[in-house]
Amino acid sequence: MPELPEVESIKLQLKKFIVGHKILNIEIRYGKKFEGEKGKVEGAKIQDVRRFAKALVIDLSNSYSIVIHVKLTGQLIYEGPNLKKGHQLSKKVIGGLGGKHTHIIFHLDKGGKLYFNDVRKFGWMKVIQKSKLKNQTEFIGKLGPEPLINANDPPENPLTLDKFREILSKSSQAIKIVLMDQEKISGVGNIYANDALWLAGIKPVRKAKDLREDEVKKLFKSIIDVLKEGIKRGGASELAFVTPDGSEGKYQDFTLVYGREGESCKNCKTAIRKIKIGGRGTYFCPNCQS
DNA sequence: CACTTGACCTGTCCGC
DNA sequence: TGCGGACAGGTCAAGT
Repeated sequence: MPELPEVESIKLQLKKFIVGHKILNIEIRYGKKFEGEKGKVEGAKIQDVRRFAKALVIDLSNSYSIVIHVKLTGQLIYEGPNLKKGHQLSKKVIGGLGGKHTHIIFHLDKGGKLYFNDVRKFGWMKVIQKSKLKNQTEFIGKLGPEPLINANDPPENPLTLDKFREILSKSSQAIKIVLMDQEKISGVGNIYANDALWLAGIKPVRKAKDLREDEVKKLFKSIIDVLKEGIKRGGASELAFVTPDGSEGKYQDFTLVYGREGESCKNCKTAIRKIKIGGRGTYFCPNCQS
């Protein structure tokens, strides 16, 4: 689930829902993946929600922030006065709110709540000092440049064509591995890596440094195009992704090659093949991608 | 150092 | 139906 477009979709809704709320207390039911002292943030007001690649940061009115990574199956669901009436929780909110898979609940003022559900328990959150956010030891400090998908809200370290070219030229790994390496390029995961490579007509196993200049340019544009399309569709909800109002995204119905083994290529009708690269499912058209 | 494999967890799906 | 195995969008640690 959460790659850049999914986390962006979460961020946009969280900004609408939780900014302005005060955190009364944090109820931790499964604490293994909660780091730091919750006491540092209880009583503080939520000022902003930011995204660094696939990580979320909730900034508070004191000197602390909460960093959240939802990994594969984490869900952040809001309940409270800022919701529109009549919304419905998707069935993908597994176990419902407050059920078996709810591990953390933020109790907010004005009757608001923010639930953290996570079936596989891979997701984490930590309370850290704002000033340490970009510390090299933190997850965020190690992230590589991030594709620019909204000029009005640029990342702190945007990926430019020049940086992209340089990153690729220094790696003899398969291009798909490089696209998914968060320390090289951040925000792209398996779905969008597969789709961007198809859109650019490049085989996922090609060595990054062997791409020609025209391919580098095309891939750079394709990455941005697929990420934007993902955001436009509200993210991909194949597994467990839902936004904080409990609704699903639609990108899974619009993937270019991801999850389409055996189906005909949208471009040439050849059957899409699935292989493994770096242990991850990789989909491509053997005819269009070279 | 680069690269691969396994671990973290649980649920679902597929084949027998 | 039941059961075992493979697999799932992300990262991290350990091994080769």
